[in-house]
Amino acid sequence: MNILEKITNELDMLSKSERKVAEVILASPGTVIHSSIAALAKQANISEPTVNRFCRRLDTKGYPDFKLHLAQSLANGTPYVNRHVDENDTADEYTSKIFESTMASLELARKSLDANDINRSVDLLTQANKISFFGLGASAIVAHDAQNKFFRFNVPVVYFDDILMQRMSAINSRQGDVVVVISHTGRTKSLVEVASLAKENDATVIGITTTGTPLAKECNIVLSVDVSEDTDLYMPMSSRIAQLALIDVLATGFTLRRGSKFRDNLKKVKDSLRSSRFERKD
Amino acid sequence: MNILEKITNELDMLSKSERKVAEVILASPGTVIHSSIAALAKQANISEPTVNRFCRRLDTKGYPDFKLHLAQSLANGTPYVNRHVDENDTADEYTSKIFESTMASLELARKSLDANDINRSVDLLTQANKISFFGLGASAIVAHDAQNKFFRFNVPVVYFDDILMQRMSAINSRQGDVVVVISHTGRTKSLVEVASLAKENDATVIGITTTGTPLAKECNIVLSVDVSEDTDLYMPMSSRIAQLALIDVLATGFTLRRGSKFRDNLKKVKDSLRSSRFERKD
DNA sequence: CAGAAATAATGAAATTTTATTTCATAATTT
DNA sequence: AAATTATGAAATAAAATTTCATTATTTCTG
Repeated sequence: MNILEKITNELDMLSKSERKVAEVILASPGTVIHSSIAALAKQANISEPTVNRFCRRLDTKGYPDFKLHLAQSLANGTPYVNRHVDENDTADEYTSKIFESTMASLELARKSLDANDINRSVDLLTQANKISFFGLGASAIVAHDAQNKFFRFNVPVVYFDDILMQRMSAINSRQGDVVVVISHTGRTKSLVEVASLAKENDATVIGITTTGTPLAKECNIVLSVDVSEDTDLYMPMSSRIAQLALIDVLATGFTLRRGSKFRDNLKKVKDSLRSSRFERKD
Repeated sequence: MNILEKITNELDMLSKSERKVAEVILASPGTVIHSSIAALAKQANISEPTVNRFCRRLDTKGYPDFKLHLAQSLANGTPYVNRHVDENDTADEYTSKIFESTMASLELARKSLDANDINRSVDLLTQANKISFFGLGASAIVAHDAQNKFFRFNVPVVYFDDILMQRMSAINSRQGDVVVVISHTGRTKSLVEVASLAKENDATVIGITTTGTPLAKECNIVLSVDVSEDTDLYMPMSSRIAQLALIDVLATGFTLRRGSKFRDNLKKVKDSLRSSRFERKD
């Protein structure tokens, strides 16, 4: 844990003099990492041994070790956190906040994913007769993107962002087909129905959704992408980006499973675009 | 700059003995931050003053100060770097690599963006009579997503991922219309043509692309999203995610510009979905 | 509730550890 | 061979830690 947070947490477990030290440190941690124990003691109006005891109470070996921890906490000042956009933010501010929140969500999403489930999903996808990606709203974009990736693999792949097409397609599915259903909330009724229809028709259903939702219950495998709710502006933001990163993971897993020869093929697909582009000069 | 990089850079400016110190440090920086100057000297088979001189050559005040710098470099171990997926990676490994690379790209993209250009783009978008988003391939998804966000603002917005529709739409555009053209490479001929057609017809053209590309030259404003090339698997990966984050930024800027009353409206749009979803129990 | 006893907190001084400086010598370059 | 640079042993200085006596605080007792 970040040592600055730790100091804040343990503030009331400290003695009077130790708290003085804590306050001086919290007031300007940046200065402290360049101070000797004597200088800090003087600043806080207490003795050197007190500083030393303070350091030990925070589970560090002593003052120099404490400074090391402090320096680490200060580096990159708590990397990425979900900071909310404020009414009066400048363009620079809200840009930074959004990018940072996005990164924080990706961090979170990665933690919620289970490598085993990914492995099993990749297994199923590589063996599938047909792959379908279904999503609605923002998740439709993710399904669309998945199609854009998987069609390169030369496997039958479809994507639908239309409820009726999804239903019809689900009813038509059979053993050996894989249906990937994407929904952040996992509560969209028609999608849950589609998942259950596909399952009834013997398709394997992979859900890209939040843990414990109605959709998750209908799936054979759940790839849980838990990100903090996108409450800021009532629009899906981080959730779809985390889902897209997961699509990248699945696509990558797919190509790795297929071996190096297969990857040459991907290069050909890409190279086929060359004539439609302006040449690079470099 | 990161002190570890600095050591690597200055390696050939160091004397023989100092280089020994450098090598020991680079081999296991994590151990060094818990070693005394004596311990490190012994490990490198040189004397203590040499370590001290080494520290000063790297512009630190002395050994303790050097350790502080080292500790900061080690904090969050060079946060996110673009690590390439390897043939033999386990699911866990490639998942982590992809998420980290994505985060690294977002970091890069944020740095390449100019707050002024974002501000001007938001200005233009809020004042537009009509907004069009054009993209092809992976960028089509981004355009699709942009439509999904901007239609909530109750402004005329279209998205096309079809060359002909894009051309027709571009030719139909007029003063006051904003056309957003999205392309990572910025070299897709038909899109560059669409941009120039739109410009000829007095629309304002905003390009979401890489700096200095043919597309960039056709645009009134370029929002430069420079990410490291997605060379890994010949598929667009990080680029489209950075573009999506930028769409979030533009959408957010839009809502902020419109004020708080407008945001209540967004909530209504979201609430309209309620009946199509299963209730949450909590 | 006063006052004694026990406990905990604190800092002065001594000690120990760690880092730095000085300077003589060795290695390298000119 | 002379000049320059690099290096480490020893001395010194600085910083951190330990010890221990003193002071403050709490708890107990009549």
